[in-house]
Amino acid sequence: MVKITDVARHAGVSPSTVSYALSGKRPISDETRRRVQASIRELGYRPHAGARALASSRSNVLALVIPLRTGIHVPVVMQFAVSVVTTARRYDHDVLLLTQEEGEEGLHRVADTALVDALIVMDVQLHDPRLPLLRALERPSVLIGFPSDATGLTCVDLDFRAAGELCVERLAGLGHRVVALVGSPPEVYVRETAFAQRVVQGFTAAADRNRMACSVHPCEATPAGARRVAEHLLREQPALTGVVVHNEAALEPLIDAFEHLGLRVPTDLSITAICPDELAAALRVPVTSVALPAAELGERAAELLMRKLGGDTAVPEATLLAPHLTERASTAPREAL
Amino acid sequence: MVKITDVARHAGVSPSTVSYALSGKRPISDETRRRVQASIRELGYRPHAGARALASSRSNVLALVIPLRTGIHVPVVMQFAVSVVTTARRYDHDVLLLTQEEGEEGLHRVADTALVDALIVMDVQLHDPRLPLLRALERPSVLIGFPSDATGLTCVDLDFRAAGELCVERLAGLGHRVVALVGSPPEVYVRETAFAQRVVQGFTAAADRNRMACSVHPCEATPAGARRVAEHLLREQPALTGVVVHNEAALEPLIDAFEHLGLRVPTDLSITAICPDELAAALRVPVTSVALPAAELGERAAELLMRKLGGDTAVPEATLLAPHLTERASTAPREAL
DNA sequence: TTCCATCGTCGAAGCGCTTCGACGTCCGGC
DNA sequence: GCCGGACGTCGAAGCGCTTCGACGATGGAA
Repeated sequence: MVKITDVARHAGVSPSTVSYALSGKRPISDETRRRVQASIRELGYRPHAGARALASSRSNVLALVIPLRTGIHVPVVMQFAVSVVTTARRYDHDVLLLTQEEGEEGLHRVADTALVDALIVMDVQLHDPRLPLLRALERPSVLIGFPSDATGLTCVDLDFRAAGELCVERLAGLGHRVVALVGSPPEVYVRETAFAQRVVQGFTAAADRNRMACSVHPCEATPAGARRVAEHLLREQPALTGVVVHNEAALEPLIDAFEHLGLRVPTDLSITAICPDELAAALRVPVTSVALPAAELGERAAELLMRKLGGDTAVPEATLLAPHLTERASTAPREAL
Repeated sequence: MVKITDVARHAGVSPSTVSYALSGKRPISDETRRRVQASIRELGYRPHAGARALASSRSNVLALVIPLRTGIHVPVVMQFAVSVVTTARRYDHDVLLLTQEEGEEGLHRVADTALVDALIVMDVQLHDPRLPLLRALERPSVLIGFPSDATGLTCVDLDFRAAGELCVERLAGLGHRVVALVGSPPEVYVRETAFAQRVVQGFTAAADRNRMACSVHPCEATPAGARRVAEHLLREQPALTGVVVHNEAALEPLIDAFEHLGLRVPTDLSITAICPDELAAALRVPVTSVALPAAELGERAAELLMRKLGGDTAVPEATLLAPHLTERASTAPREAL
């Protein structure tokens, strides 16, 4: 293994000069820097990560905690993870993957051993047990999702409340008067996952504001679950003409189920969804949707973390991405009666 | 931060004794060990990862390179990643996430800086440009998938060739004489992704052996792509009664398309697939399938790597998991003519 | 009883890097 | 012409841990 002293000898300077030439933390003459860089290339030098971490108390690694639980759409998690990794790399950092399963002990472990410099936590619940820990930790963190009490924490998310509202407002603008929300699987609500609850709030508030009749229906992420909800809706709300879907996996089966039951989309039923754009656009009936910008969220989270690591104390505590609705083929004005 | 000297002082022993009590690399009396452990708990000591890595030249971190490219089913990648992380944790290791995008330079970086002790590489192609690098690297690695020439490498995968054969044999056993393979998207074959090619080989070999008429059709991972293939098959192979699907995303749309075209599954058309069991079982028509054991592959890969790290020189170079077919509702005997 | 091996512990020497203080040099301002 | 500061570099001191050699004590074999 070639080390910094080898480079120093080869370039005819001291090890500290090599270090400064690399880090830029002190001025080094162009001439010297060039010699050092040439030696580095020639010898194939790579600084030892452990030694660097020990001396500088920076590992240049971020922890990313990903959810495993049911009811969470996997491709979204993956998009998010990839975007965190890509962004971290732009700042010369790597990403350590932790599973939710490891729990608070896992966070403690990687933080206390200085394995990572900072943490990103996904799938935050309203009353997440990890919050006190994250507040107390000496290392910065960013949460994806907003807990009930976010003081002292940095959070990033799509504004799900506004997303729910936007879907309803769109349907209201098209003249629909009776709407339903087909939401995430029941366990997601039981766990008080923040984003799911916020959609419900936004949905309900906008429906009330527009004096629309509305109802909320958790839905299993399976074709059978979607069919069940569709049948239930037809039975209980025959006047229904607008549906908001916040459940990636149920979206397509739900449309199928409605059509099997004799409802044409969008002729008889308008549908809006909150889901990744790629999904909405690829369906048999492209669905009008509010995008779930997983990649952007990941990038934002990583960037906020880098700012915090850089000592920036003016990092915003809350970053809510405004929802953006794309019109597609699943919505139409309500037919005049 | 509490360090090993603090623990040593508190327990009334030397730092090296604490280290040995922790690692077990030298005998320590029960009495002393207990005192040390009590001090560790009381002080909340956690060894500094960087210091440990520097002194021991072991970081206790594995690199996992995940594919980003189109045509790869995301949930499978995720399952795999989670299973690697979980298994690694059992051996007190963590997992660093790299994207394919980083390429060979990324592998070099994490290996040469000693950021990781070993690597797991997914989505291996027949002539993967990373192979020479992996062979030359001083750190052990395990590949998921078999390249064309696997000498000097440790590889793990489902036996896709046998899986393709098994699907055909099953159809043959049911009396089908004309079969088609609906495969991965074209770009997957263009890249020479190993597993896709192997399925084709197995499929073709088994069909030939059984004197069946057969054809192979790459298929986009979209509903539209699936419809196109279904229509094409009906037009070009009207006698078709058996289909093997090796394309997770196209599976459901393909069945829909066949049924829209007037073919009942399994009455008119038997379908077998190679895909994760959860997917096959959850479809409207549960599909007879060869399981894609992502979790088991991840576990195997991680375990092989731990053995190599442990100095085991008798680690098998090739681990091919035997395919396992589960009968479901999508297959039936060919109707007598 | 003697000898040697093993057990249990200690001290010291690094592992490869960063960083701090120091020092000589050069330059501009007065 | 002198002084102060910036520039460019060096040497040395760690960062917190593991590991090697050493050493006294203990015990079984001869």
